[in-house]
Amino acid sequence: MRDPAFPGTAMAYHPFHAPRPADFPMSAFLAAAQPSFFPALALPPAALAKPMPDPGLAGAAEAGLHVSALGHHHQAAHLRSLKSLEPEEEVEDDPKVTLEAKELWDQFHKLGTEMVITKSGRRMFPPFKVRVSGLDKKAKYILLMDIVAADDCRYKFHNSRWMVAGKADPEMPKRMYIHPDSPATGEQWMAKPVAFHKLKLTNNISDKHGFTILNSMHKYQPRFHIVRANDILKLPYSTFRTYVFPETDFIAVTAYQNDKITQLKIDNNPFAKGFRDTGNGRREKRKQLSLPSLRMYEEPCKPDRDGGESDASSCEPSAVRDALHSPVGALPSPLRLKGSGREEKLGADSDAEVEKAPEERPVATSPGGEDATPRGSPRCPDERSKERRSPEKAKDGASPREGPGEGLFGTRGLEKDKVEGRRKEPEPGKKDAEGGGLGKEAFAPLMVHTDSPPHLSAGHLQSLALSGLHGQQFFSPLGAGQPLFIHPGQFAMAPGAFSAMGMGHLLASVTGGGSLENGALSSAPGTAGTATPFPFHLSQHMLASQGIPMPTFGGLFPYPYTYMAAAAAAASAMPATSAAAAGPLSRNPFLGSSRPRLRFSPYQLPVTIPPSTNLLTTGLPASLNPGSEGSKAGSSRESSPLPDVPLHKGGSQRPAASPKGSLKESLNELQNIQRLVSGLESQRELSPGRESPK
Amino acid sequence: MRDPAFPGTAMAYHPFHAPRPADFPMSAFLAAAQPSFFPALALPPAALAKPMPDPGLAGAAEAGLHVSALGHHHQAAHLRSLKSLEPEEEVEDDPKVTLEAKELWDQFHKLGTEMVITKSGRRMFPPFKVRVSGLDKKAKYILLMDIVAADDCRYKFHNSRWMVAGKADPEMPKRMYIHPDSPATGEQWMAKPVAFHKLKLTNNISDKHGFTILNSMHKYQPRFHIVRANDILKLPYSTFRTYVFPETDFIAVTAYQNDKITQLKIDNNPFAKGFRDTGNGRREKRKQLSLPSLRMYEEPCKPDRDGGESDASSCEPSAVRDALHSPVGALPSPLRLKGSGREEKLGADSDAEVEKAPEERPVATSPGGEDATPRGSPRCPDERSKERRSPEKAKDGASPREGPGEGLFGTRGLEKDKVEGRRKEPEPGKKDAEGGGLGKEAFAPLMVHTDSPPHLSAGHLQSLALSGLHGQQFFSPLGAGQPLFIHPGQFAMAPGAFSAMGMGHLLASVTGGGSLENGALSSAPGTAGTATPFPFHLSQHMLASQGIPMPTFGGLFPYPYTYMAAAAAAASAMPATSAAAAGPLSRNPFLGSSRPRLRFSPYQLPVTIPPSTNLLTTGLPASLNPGSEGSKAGSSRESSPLPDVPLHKGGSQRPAASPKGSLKESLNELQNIQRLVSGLESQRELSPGRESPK
DNA sequence: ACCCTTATCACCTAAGTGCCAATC
DNA sequence: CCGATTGGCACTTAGGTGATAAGG
Repeated sequence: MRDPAFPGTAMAYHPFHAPRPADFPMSAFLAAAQPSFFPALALPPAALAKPMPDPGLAGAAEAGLHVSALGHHHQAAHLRSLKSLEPEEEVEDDPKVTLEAKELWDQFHKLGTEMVITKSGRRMFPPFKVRVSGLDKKAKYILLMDIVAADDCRYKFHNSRWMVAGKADPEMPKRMYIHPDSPATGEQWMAKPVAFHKLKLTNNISDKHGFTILNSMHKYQPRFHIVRANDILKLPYSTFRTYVFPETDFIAVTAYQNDKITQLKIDNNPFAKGFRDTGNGRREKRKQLSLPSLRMYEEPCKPDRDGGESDASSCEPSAVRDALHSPVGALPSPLRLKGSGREEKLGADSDAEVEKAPEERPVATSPGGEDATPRGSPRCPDERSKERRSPEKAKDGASPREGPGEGLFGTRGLEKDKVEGRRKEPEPGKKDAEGGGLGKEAFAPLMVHTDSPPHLSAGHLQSLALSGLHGQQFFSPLGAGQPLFIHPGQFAMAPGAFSAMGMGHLLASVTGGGSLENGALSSAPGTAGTATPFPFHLSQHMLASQGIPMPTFGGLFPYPYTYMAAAAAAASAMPATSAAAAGPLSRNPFLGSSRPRLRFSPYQLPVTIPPSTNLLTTGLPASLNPGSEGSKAGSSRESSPLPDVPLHKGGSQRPAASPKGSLKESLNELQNIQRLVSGLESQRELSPGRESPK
Repeated sequence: MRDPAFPGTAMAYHPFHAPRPADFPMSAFLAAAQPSFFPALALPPAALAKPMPDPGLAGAAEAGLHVSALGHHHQAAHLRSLKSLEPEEEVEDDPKVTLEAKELWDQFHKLGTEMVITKSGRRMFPPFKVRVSGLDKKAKYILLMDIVAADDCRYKFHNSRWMVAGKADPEMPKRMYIHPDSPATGEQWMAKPVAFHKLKLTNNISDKHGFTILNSMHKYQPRFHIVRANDILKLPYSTFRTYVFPETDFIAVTAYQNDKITQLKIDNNPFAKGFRDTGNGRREKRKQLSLPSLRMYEEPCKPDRDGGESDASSCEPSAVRDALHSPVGALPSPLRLKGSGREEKLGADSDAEVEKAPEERPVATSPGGEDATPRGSPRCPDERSKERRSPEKAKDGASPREGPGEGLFGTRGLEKDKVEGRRKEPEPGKKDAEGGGLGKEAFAPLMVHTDSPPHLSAGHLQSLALSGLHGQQFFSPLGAGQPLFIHPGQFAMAPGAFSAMGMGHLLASVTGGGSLENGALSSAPGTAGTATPFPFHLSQHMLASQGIPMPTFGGLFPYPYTYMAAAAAAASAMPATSAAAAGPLSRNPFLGSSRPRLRFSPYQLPVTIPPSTNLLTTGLPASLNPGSEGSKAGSSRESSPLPDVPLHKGGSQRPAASPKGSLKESLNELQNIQRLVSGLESQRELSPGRESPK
């Protein structure tokens, strides 16, 4: 919808023949990037809509099996996976993604979703689960998800509402969580909802399990990605189709702030059943704490579960549950006053892609009551925000958001690329329960898809290249049936330029011990437009400051440091818009031969190829991280959840887990630079145990 | 030790240049095969000790990444995985494998280990866990395990001892369980013990979870395999190094027969803690049932755990536990009278490799007291055994075993290939607690390794080729962090010939629903030497009778049925010894170009290439089986254990789960044929949920 | 009767949850 | 003193164990 030239169907942008900037206007690329990266958004990506088969790839064999002599089509489809490097010329897909349990998410969203983060790692509660359709049945896909900062604000829950409490703290590198079933055929993925419950959140910056490290009291936005690739090794060369569900954003907390959220969790999370007011007598404390005042609407108690004897608080729970099960879900959202952020100021830094954002997406409902939580805007008021916003403590959506851009990138700028009708609840006028001020656009019912060409956001690109920096010990020692993590290293650069090159990027195995943590810092998506050159050496420094090992360039991909540095330098010199023009190259430095060919194109100099063997072959399953830890008799593969994780073992430059405080400080320096680049998220690695819990 | 010409170090036999029989005397191949396949055992495998690089493979790329232009060695090592087809010329490994918790295993072994099998699947209790060393740190390996019949006898527990109760029932196809972390680097594997606790045993012939189906009251031998391969797709072309730990053999039961075993389980399995006589008052029933009489030795009670107030039975438990933790382990094994089987009759069918067996390995201690459990012999007395043995009800080891051959294959014939000193307890004269008659050789302390060239046993070969028969729906829909299964189809043929070709072979994904169950029947390792031609069409029929779908030749590998049939016919015409000579070809029909090249050598006709895409690409993670089931809203990936498994969904010829009885009968027919081939085990597929238990 | 199998059960481990008091 | 964080707690789900009784 946003851009008519932008086919709603996700026509993958294929990074073939990189040296053909003309074919890759970058529009697609930028679409999914930060708000500030949308200047070229209007460019017709049609040129790239159809993947171009790479003539030089036909003969390559995958996994040692080669069947080039066969005819294609049905048989070919089945054999597709056999041909590793063969371009998916014939693959025709148009992925549709819907969020599972949308109703429940909406319930939380209306109240301002909170996710507890703990040292030991915490799952997300409304489980992030999506249903995918429209994939090529036989083609292989890798599905991933990550969680990025939604803005650059720090929040505090005051007077029963969330308020901005200053500028965001530096973000730790974010991990790209590869669904453990990856790669799998479209048919397999579409068979049933794809869940990401194994992804855990933590506030432990020294986490060695591969969990996603978040800052407490900061807002985050989960993202889902679809990549058509039959091997994880190809991720760096592949097209990412990103989908963002605004209703899944949340504020990370170490302890629940909003009692209503707590109640919602208790009422819907089976593991918290013990805290439900089932009338069995136990658990009554929290019950009435603050709910009476906070709960706005009185829903007819539905004693459908746990008997019926429920007190005031028990009523809501059942309602919530119903919402989860009912097709329409969402009763007139309880206590959801006008959100803030409605009056986004499109001015200044948000480039040129903002115009629609305000319309399409109601800037996310504000968390607290009707408070002014900068949901939809990526940028936060910094410290000044406090001044400006402090007054709005009352309850109107007042001066909610100054951030003109959308959320990280999907939250705002991309949302229309593909608006899939959610199952229901699409009624735009769905009460005013939503964000008051933002009520204008049907917020919840609209699903934002950052797929189509735009998927190659800066953040993505980051995670596509530079992996060469890592590579050493991607796989953690624990490896039992766990997912992989990609660590798109963060490299602050000229907006879009360097970052677009895909610097930084880590693939880590499932289990804990992964060591290789590369990529640089995470990015604060909010600010953009301000091009701040970010010399490569700086990024290296950043990595080091984070305790992220800078392998002797033992990354996965044959991407020489030197090249990247040069590119970065060049990119840094380019204006934001020019960065877009440099698209093809920026996007993926490996595009030289277009496919993962490895025919050593100019961009694929075999120089300084990293030693890491981990990511190579198959990928996922091979997620054991021996390195440090040595042979710990205690835990054995397949039974170790992820306790004994060496992290950083192999990396020589790894300063050892840096203390939280100091690290934060060092990160702060870069934070500023990163903010300017927007959309850049760094990644880490490691991973939880692959197999079963024990 | 067995054969001086046989390097103890596992020099992998590389199936390169198949058409060079001279280089592959088959000796190595047969070493790991059935006892009856050892005629050529003495042949010096030295010729193949060093893997030969395949000149035609250097240019192939793996997983789309190719870095042939780089120098090798350290850097090369790291990049090795990048070169998919590149031969591991430079890989120098000498795998050493030790069984974890050997002391505990010994405790059980002395009593006659029993493993409960249930419809829903049961884990093995002494967990099968091994510690691996000597691997190439950077090379990638796939680790597997399977459980094969130890002999062809049926047992019964009578008068507190195990006795042969006739000929074995037909075996269901056995699954090759691929460790879920596969493939992983040697470094990763060596980092910590490799556990296989996810492998479950069942007696449900219709199992759709991919569990290993065993016959109750039959004896089995777990085996461990190391394959240097960076992709599961290469398994068929790779060298298997097999390790057998005689002390891990067991008799499958639906209910424990020997109370001492029960007690040992209770005392050591944390999940059975509730049944321990902790003096807390509860659980006292079983306590004295039959233990007083059965338990021979009185061990000084060690009230170290669970307080000290233990009754007679509680004493032993603690002792057992100690054994598990103590380095030396094993106190003078309690109540372990002379075993039987000592007097193996090397005559008749056991070819020419038996001479040493009796020396090295004490024919496994007999299960019951000093009873005559045919531990070490693969063959059982058939029905006649009953007559012969019925009198021995008393308690002497009397007419224990008539089986001359070794256990399946590792139990006897291969044991010396590599005798690794176990951690301790190597004292040969370790009391007579062991099997009485067998006491001669130090049984327990010797670890049998069927590695070295011999690993390519008939059973293995089976699982290496014919995979083309399957392929359709290898991966199950559930796919969460689960292991893969290889189903080496069973094809009774001339001893070694057809079977050696590697017919039948299935790779299944983790989760339940996998459908493709191919391969034929399982093999009864015992009997051999008698060459019984097994027309391919027969095997097909078998498959069908088992409810195993015969995909429209939609297997994984380009191996036309016709070819196989022809080869089978040819092979069947060959004498056992000649089969050995045909080695290179028999071993792996795909050897044409030696490596997984797929350059369509004469043996790799691209004809009738199967459509299955599942196994292709990466392998493990992509273990979702969409096909049937459609999109079941209920279970979602990553959270579905393996309940809703479609099994056979795609396969059109799948007769639907055949009733236990009828199936058995049909299998019986083939059983006879299979017995003659020995060492052949068929495989199935499917798999449990990959990720968490959820 | 005997032998074996099956389903159910109580009891246990492992791990996800919010609560709460203590701590920073 | 407050805000945020932490660790222990009780409670939950999920699933592994052998016991037991019933069934074949």
